[in-house]
Amino acid sequence: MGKRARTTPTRQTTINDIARAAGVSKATVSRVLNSVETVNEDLAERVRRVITDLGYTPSQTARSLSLGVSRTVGVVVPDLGNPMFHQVLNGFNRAAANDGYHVVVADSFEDPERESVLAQDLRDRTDAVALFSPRMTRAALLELLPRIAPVAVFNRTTGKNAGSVRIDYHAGTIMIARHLIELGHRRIVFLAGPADARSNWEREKGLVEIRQAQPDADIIDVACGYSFEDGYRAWPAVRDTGATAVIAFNDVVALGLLGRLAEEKVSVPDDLSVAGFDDIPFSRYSSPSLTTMTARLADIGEQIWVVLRSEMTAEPLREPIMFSPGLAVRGSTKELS
Amino acid sequence: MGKRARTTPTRQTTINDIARAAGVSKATVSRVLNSVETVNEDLAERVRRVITDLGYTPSQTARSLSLGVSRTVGVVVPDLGNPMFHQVLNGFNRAAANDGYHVVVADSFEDPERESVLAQDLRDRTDAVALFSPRMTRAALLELLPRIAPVAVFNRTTGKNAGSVRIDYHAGTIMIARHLIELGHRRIVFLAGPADARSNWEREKGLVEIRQAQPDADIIDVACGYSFEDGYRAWPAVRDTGATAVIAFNDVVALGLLGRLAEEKVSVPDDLSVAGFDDIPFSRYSSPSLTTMTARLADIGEQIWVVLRSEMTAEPLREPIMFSPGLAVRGSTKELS
DNA sequence: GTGAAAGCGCTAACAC
DNA sequence: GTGTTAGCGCTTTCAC
Repeated sequence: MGKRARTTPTRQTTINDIARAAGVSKATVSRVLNSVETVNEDLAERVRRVITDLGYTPSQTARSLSLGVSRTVGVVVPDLGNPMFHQVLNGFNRAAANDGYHVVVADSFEDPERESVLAQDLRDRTDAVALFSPRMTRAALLELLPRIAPVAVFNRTTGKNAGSVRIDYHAGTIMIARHLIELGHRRIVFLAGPADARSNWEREKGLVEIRQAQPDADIIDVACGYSFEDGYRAWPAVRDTGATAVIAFNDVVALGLLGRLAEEKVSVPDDLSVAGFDDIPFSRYSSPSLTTMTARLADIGEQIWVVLRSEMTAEPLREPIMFSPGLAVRGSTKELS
Repeated sequence: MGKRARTTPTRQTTINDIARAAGVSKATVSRVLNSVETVNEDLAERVRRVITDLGYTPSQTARSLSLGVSRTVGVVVPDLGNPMFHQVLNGFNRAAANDGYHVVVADSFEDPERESVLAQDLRDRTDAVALFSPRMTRAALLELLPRIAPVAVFNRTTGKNAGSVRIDYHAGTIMIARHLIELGHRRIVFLAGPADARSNWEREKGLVEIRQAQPDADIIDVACGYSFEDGYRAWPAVRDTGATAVIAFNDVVALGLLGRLAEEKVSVPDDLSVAGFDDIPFSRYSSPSLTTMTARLADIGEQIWVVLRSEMTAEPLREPIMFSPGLAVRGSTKELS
């Protein structure tokens, strides 16, 4: 007797209380809750009354344990401060909610070590997880994937060990570079992102191709970063190159640079053309508006959800999904005068 | 015999598997997992080995049910597309993660009806919930609060029925208006937000005070909205008033207007001064940079977490926390010439 | 120090 | 159609 793990009850009202008050078994209450048709209508009505009278709502934790499913998924993001991820997350969340799923978000704060732990932890309390632009090594990723399946990955290749959705930064980079070259620019700076970031590496690869195809164009790498401040601070280095155009690692960096240029009385696009990546909402409204690689971020978020949902089925679609970027030519780029 | 609710197991490895493989009881495994000191070191080591060998991680769902606590909280947000909420959410998430809590977010898409349902649902699977700028009526809010406690509310009064954190938009509005009046402006447009939004109402109240204190200043209400597009489209209406300064409902609206003004060749701040609310990151980097009410959004998110955490204790701090805004005077406002 | 077993709040198979 | 009961995977009391 008296062998109980915990004395204090968790919830004030449980299915047992409802059953007792309605004078039925908890099985019947459960049936009513899940609208099983075979319940006698009078009984059902009585149970419903008691439920509303007592203001009862079932514990989703208990339900999850019993069902083996929580209708919740996790997302690991490297930097919740980046508007790009906000957009993708927004689309993902919207699509998930639409299918009756909840999403719990974990920020790894750009720490590759933390990603695996967070992913595992999330997986232990949800039905699946999505990894947004994981920073971990490929080896770590391939080791992690099978452990936390079902899983979908954004912006990394998975070798069909998981569903994946990617933005074709390689093609995007080429688009932007060609655009500037067509405008007559021959001395172009690339403000590079974090050296270890996969997506930066893809941009660099695109530039290598451009350099080969257009030997007369001089594309200069300048180490920069991914934040506003990084773009803001990059100006002196850019100026020293004597370039007439800049390709920034992303829109945030481009906008940071734009802010600095306004202070320095450097006219964009008259004195300098500037382009970015991602088409975050603000890029359309900056002055001048920003020429950028567009990527329909919310749609991508939605697509990641579709892939993740498919991972939760018997036969997931492992074919990598590649989003071809577009080019939004706006006010910040102009023909070389 | 054979009376089982579900045949297929949820997890591939459970605490039972570990116990069996290590030749101990699951109580011992549990002790090792939770680093209870009283376990024999040799046994503990054996258990640990089995755990890593089998790559076992405990089900957090089962753990939550048993403990009666999930170390997860929910947040209901009216619009995940608004950068303002991103900032607050970011601060909140950071602080929560720091205390070992997870956060699951639900977007109500500006639908007041949905807020209550989402809040209750979230509460049924977490330890507490935070309501960000709930749009529901006060009656609905007061009815909901006790049902979902522990709960914290952002930007609404709760009458001490829950912890609350607010931004003093009333004071902020007065600051901005005074700033413009001191610069000599006497004809000022207020681009109003959603009519039913509490925070818009507070701004209006501030303006009423200003109108009394400064009878010579003409402050004109122009219905607008809360989005980029709303600000962008507001230009004709603003022009028709002949105002020399604009107070936008928030930074997003202000930036939308700024974008339009650049297209229309209206010079800011020479022809028109513009100010906003919230100090979202982009406002610092727009051209011109935006004069705005600053609110340290990430700090506020952190504070909401502190309040929510206190709600989870025996004696919560119900004293409403009011954040006094500051004024960041930047490039978009200027003395009337 | 360790194990047996009750309990967290549900669901669903089975018996009646 | 309804109730009884085993079970989801953990934690913790109690007895040894």
